[in-house]
Amino acid sequence: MAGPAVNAPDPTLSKAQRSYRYIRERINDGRYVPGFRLVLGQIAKELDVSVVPVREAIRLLEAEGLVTFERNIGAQVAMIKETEYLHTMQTLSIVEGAATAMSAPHISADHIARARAINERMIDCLGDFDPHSFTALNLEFHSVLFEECPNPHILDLVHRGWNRMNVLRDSSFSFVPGRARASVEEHEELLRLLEADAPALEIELAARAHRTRTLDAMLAYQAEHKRAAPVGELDATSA
Amino acid sequence: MAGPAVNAPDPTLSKAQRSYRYIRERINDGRYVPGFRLVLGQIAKELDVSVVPVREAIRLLEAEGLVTFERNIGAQVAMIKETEYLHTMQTLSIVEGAATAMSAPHISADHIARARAINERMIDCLGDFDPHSFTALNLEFHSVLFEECPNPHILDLVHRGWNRMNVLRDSSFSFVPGRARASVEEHEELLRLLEADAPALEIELAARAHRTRTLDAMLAYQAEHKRAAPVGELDATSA
DNA sequence: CTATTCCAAATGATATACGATCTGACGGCG
DNA sequence: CGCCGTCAGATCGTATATCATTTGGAATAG
Repeated sequence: MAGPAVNAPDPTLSKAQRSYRYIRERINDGRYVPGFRLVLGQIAKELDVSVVPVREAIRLLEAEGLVTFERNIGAQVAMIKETEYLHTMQTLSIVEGAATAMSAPHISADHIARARAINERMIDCLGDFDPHSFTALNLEFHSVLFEECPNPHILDLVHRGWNRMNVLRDSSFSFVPGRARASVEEHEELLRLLEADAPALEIELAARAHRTRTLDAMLAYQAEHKRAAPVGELDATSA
Repeated sequence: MAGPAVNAPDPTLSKAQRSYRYIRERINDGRYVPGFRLVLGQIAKELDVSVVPVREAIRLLEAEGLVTFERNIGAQVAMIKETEYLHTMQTLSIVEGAATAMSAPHISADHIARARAINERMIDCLGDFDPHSFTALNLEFHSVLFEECPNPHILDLVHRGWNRMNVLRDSSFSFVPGRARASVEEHEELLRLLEADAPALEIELAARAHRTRTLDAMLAYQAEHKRAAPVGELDATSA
């Protein structure tokens, strides 16, 4: 009787698209963990649709690498192997670096200020031991820098990479103790380069290294603590 | 009665996958030109399947950016705008550059020799005015360099970029007179860098520049000849 | 007790049928 | 003459039904 439900889905959205968002949301927020079986009929019932649109949604998620789907076997949230994960990270470092460099000439003082404010809040999270907010803010920080990216195509690759990384955020090898503090410092360094209108290549390599160092730290951490229970301190977040 | 048909599709392939390949093949070889309407029922009849798998195939092609699909309107081969095309090229230059640099440490003398042989044949094509073979060999050349790429994820991005480029190979702004000869010279230069075990960054930037120069040449050509009928000489091929 | 075979339930894959929406043409009205 | 409403055809979107495959366990033989 009253207004529409708070989270009422856009009625102009097709059922296939609704299914897509439904599943994707659950993968992103961790309700569907890697290995979780996505049964067509079951999800269809949950959404009160038939299996056809659900199937379409799952196929698209498969194309993004978030889901694996085998003929006559079924679909499950991707259980990304460590090497695959590292490959994704490596690719992401390259793509993000380039996207940052492309965006650099279009970044205003306002963008810098907003990004810096976010980075300050990340420092707060460090003190409060709040890895969840830290990770969210980290994405926000980079999103601000990408707002004016002139090349939507490369931004799309960035987002795909983020999604793929996100599938595994609970997995042991996506955490790197001791990186969070270094991360915020690198953010500040990056902002200084942007403010100083540094050469594009310099910015690109700095942004790339920002993620590469996380990757390296992960590898080193893996080598030392083979399957040791992670963490205790914050820092339990990729950056 | 005799052996299986020459191009008999793998019977273990699902009908959805068959449809996917069917359509994609036609987009890639130009039988379906940009703007060509893909009517579900029609393609379903051609393949003797129902519309459901065809629909699935088209959705996947849409996700790859090869097809556009509008609700209740239909699908058509993507008519990629010039700016989109340039964005794809720009992204591709970055991704290819990185993939080349990653592959460099794993490239053997044999790979170099094979790549060089292909490049020689490209020179022949230059003399024979054979743009079609030239383009095909160009892909082969780079494929050889990517054979040992340790990161399949970034290779996937390369292939997606190539496919997207390929959709438009007949479109006026994908041709750049005067580039073919420079292209084979840059190939040779790249091979020399690889033979000399040049630093990764140097190789990356050289490979990136190889495509970027084509991009720049395209832009310059566009600026001069606004919509003039292209070509006459070979060179009518991206490199 | 173990290995093997076979069957039934679960699940995916696809065909068919129906409903919804868009497009373009036709004809009346201003 | 041009604008607008209506209608028919085309096409997509989805539900339902049916077929095919897999899987796990029960029954049976060794």
